[in-house]
Amino acid sequence: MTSIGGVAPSGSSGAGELLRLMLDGTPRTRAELIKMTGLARSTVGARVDALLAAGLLTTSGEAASTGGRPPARLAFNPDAGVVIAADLGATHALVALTDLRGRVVAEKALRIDISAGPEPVLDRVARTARSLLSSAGHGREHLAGVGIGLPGPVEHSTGRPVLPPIMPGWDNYDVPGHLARAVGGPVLVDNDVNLMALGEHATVYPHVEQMIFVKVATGIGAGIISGGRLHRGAQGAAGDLGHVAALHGGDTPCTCGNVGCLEAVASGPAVVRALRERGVDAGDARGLVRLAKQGDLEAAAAIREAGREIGHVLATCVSLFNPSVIAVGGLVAQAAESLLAGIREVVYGRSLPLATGELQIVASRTGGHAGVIGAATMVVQHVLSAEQVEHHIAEAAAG
Amino acid sequence: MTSIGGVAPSGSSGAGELLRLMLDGTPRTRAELIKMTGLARSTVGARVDALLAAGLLTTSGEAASTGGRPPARLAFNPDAGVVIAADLGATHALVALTDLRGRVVAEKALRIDISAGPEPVLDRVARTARSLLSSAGHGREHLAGVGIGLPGPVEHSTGRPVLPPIMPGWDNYDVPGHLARAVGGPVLVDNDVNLMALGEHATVYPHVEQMIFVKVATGIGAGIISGGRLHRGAQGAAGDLGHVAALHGGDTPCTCGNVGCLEAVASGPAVVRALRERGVDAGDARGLVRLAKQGDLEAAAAIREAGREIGHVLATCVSLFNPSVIAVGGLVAQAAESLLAGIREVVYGRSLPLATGELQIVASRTGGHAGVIGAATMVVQHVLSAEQVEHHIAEAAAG
DNA sequence: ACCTTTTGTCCGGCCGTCAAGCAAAAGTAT
DNA sequence: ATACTTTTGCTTGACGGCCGGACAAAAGGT
Repeated sequence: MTSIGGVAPSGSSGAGELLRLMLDGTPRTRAELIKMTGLARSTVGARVDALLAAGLLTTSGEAASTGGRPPARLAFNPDAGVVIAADLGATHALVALTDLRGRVVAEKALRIDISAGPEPVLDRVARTARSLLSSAGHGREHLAGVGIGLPGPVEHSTGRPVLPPIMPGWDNYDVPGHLARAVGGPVLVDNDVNLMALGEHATVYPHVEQMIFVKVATGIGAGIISGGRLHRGAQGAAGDLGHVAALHGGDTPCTCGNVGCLEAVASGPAVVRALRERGVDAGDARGLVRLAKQGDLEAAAAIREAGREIGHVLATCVSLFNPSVIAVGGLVAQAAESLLAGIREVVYGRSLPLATGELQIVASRTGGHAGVIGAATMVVQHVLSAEQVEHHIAEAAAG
Repeated sequence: MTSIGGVAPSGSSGAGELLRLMLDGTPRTRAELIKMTGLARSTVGARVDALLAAGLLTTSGEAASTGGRPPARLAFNPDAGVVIAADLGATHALVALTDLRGRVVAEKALRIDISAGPEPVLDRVARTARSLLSSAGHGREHLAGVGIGLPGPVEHSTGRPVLPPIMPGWDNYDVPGHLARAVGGPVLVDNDVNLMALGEHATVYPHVEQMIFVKVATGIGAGIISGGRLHRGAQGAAGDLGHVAALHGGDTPCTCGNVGCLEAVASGPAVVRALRERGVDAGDARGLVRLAKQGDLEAAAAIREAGREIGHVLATCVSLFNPSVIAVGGLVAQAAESLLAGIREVVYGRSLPLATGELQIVASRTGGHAGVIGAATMVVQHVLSAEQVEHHIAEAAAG
């Protein structure tokens, strides 16, 4: 620190840890914070002041008085900044503006062609992001960061895709560099399914330590939360369930070149194909879901059968990983009853009681927004980490 | 702290973090520690003094002089205390005395009957532990702690077994309480396979972040290291691969009551049974390994076939988890060539290149001692955690 | 004998925290 | 209206950890 002389009264450091306690969104009084942290009253007061000055905390009404002056409630201020979150698929992209809680404020869906390569795609995402920012009246100074999910393996530490099978031209491309120039802020990148897991965990199951998020759409993938943190694996390739051998995979050819993969028998297109062989033309995966929701028995049965295939693989995952929650999302999971029925049938029948005793198998509650919420969550967790908050406060005090 | 007045010069706190740097066993000079930590020379000096006084560091010779006084090398002192480590199986137990590096100093194998219930078994373990301690000339004051591995699921935070299938009478028994009274020290308990994973990781692959240890013996189980830390799962039931459905499990009955489990076709007893059907009587798993080591082709083929079955399950695990290392241990893994060949054949053939690109599938290097080494590692990691070390130093300074 | 480098020792100062006290604010109880 | 309670803001002295510098001793090279 340049020895400017400390305009801040004292105690700006350590404020980040205090803020962490407030990130659950629950308003608390100063007295409650003193009890929770064990810090002295003066210390808590100073830190609260710093966070209030930085805009990260706000006073939100008063609590009930117990005879004297009513205590002031302090709450995390999710409007201290905004986040650009993007979820890219093979043909569609969703770009959203969120607050610091990860709540979507505004969004725009794009049709893209991921195989056109990184520059044109990222440029369109960046233009959309800038327009979302300006429409909402936010300048760059409000932008806390940019998070983006890509449909392939990503080395999270560098933000570069690693040998992505469906993203020609993206291998090892410097995604953060491009977006930082075009939009601004710190840019974080990860695999889309990882982000769905992160978003579902942060918003719906914040206290669950072990969970698996399964995406069933054009592909099949999983995001893993181990010990409350995202498990990315050694090469960022964890959760790639799509090309595991399915129990009844036989020699059904898969896009990966192998045969019998789970994706070849239980993905959206695979179910559509199976249905067509039975004489029902659903068109595409969207049509399949529509049919199932309309009560078409053939479609429901086909989806349930896909659920069973996925269930066989998940049964192994449950035994290996012992999660408390399996959340199922992705386009096909919009026909949740059938898919979940198939999955539950096999998982509960095939795993040991100890592992399934407290296991919940549920549909994703973040719906189609899981990806962008996860991307926003990733950015928020980074920006609101203790160190980042201290930096922010120190700069605010200096400037 | 009682305001005695601080006999220690200053800087006793924070010494734990400095010790952590030394736990890799590499000797370092004070100058190197200053560079690594970024602390002031006076601070490092004070902390080193505290650790030397506590016996946790020792001077180990001098480094080469660069013209002036040669720098003194400081090294972690693994003889600052001893650990009792025990690995209990269904019929055998190994009790060991180790140093703070987890190296076995003395050990004793016992024949036990785990189904006799916790009291008689733990009493024998405790007697053996006390005799190992006294034979080595150590009193209770040298005992840093006790670590014990049990062949079933354990709630690690309480040290109590949870519905163990093969340990009648042990459910929810207070193992740490019993051993603390009978032997002393802090007592830590975990599943035996978890401890093998911990031991293999700490001693052979300390810098690997993601790995799986697979034990193939009477049962089949896995211990998982995620992000450098043991993944125990929601109910402490993670890694239970034994009762996953095997690809060619058919309706082979399993001890768990289900059919087609991996354990029913690829465990030691299962291979012995398969071999007997081919007219070769190996006796038990030990005999099987002996045959295979003598070059018996039938035995080798049967073990390799078991390896393939295990490989099919591990292929799913690799896709889900993306580890850098799979270490295979347990009795059957003593016929490592055949077992590994079968596992590798399937895993490398069945997983995506990205996940297998840097994946090593190797035999355990800790051999039959994996369990006790892991138990010792667990105790050492607890006792030498930053907080514990600070406590230790504070008490030493006070007394 | 002189130089270099490492180490031990000491001390003043900075910074974050604590504990305590006082005063103001904003309610409740009488 | 008055007294009491409780919360909060503000200040101050004290303490402990760490920094950075100064000095001397130790131990080896030139």
